[in-house]
Amino acid sequence: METWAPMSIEKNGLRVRFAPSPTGALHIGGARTALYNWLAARHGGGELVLRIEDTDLERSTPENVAQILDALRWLGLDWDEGPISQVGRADAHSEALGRLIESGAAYRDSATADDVKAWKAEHGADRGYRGEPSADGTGAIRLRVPDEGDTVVDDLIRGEVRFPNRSYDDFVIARGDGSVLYNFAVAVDDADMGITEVIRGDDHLSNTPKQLLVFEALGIEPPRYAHVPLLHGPDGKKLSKRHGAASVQELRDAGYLPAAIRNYVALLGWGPGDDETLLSTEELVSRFRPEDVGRSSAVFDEKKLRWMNGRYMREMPLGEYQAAVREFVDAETGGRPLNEERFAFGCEIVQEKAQTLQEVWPLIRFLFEPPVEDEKAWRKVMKGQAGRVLDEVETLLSGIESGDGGPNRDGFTIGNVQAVLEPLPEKLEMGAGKVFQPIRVAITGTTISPGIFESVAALGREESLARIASARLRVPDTGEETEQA
RNA sequence: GGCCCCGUGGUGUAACGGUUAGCACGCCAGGUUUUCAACCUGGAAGCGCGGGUUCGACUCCCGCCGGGGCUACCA
Repeated sequence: METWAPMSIEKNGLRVRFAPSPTGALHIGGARTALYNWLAARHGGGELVLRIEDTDLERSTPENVAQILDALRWLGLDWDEGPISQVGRADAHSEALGRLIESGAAYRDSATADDVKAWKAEHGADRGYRGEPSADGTGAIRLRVPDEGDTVVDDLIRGEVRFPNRSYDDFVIARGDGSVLYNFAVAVDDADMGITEVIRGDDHLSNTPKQLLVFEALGIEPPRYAHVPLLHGPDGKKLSKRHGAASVQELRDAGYLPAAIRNYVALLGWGPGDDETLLSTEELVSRFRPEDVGRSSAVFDEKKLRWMNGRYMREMPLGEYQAAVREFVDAETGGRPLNEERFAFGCEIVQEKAQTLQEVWPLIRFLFEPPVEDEKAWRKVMKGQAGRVLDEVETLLSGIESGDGGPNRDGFTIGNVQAVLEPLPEKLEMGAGKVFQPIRVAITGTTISPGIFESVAALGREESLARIASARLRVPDTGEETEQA
């Protein structure tokens, strides 16, 4: 259960906010909005306020709140104030509401949804609903919207966007019971919290005039707005929970690194202006400006994230990388104890090729368990001269003087294994593939593995010899082709 | 339907009146005299359409088409 932080009402300097609605997990689009706010705050030496828009009692849950905060922390996006519950500000909202009713800017209207619909049918589709104060003082509370003029959003990204006032309803700002609605609560909160720039998704652009109208009714200077384009799924629709691995939690489980996600997501709709693609978080902070964000929507492309994640994995300090992999391996193995030396070495030999933390284990699993034999690989490789190759390999590896002190240790090092195996194709007058693939299959069970010298050295002398011998028994003698049943 | 936003290769972007339209991912082909998802090299692939403005338009204007958002007593 998260605890709510007290709110301050400072008003100096840049103040931005991230205001998620806890109706589900934080998805990649929300993460990007959070990142842009965070970057703007850090870049400008300002402050980031985290506010939870939980006024939708039906759909907001404490679990979702906890999950969102957890996702933000994991991403490395910290905030200076909050989390502040919007519901917790009910008093401030009622106070503002009272002022608007007092001044006549808002009124109670007993019209039902059907009444409004009927009114619109009568007055035309481009005409916003205009109500009447109810005689008995009941009904929802609506804000009066002028018929004339435009409300202009001076957007940092879009420029001036004009909305005709007459196209907006006298919209409901509070329910009949006095509980406030989104467009009202947001304006009151942004005002009270001294927010100077609102950086949020494009889906709020059409709502901004309503919020501006609230500011005007309240007599308060509104913040500046920057509406960033939405992220779309491959189907072209607004990215939502329905689109695959779209939540931060899922990306985490898939083995992506926070730094890579930050880099990738920042580039969705924004670029540093030159051809740089790999940008450290420090560079992101120093180069990001909300006004440089593009205007068109972008599609989340996991392939590119994978590539970028691989780049980050290769640049990680070895120990940090091993620790990160460990979590995934433990999840996979149920946390059973492993030969630590082998684990550390195994991680090392695949750091150059893995693109996510998740794919490390399948590559090094053979070091801890009997090889899971890939039947297809076996059939393809263990034929022809394979038996002869294994015989030779057995002799050569036996010849390496070594206690079996551990992976890559004593005489059984990558270098020594390579020294005896590398000349083998020439010696047998065979192609390298014909020689190394059978060894690989004997050692790892399949044709996809870390480098063969590394794999053998990691397994160690005794186990390598045992696997070679075991495989040899099942490989037909030289010359006998077996396209077995 | 109404109001609003957007439109450079499959994807993310750069160039913003004059360039062979650049970069990255992905894709394809080679290479890496050992696999591979890593790495290297090369290649295919783009200015939505139609009118203007201009000596000259991806870049400016208009129309169209296409995509998206909002239009709740949701956020």
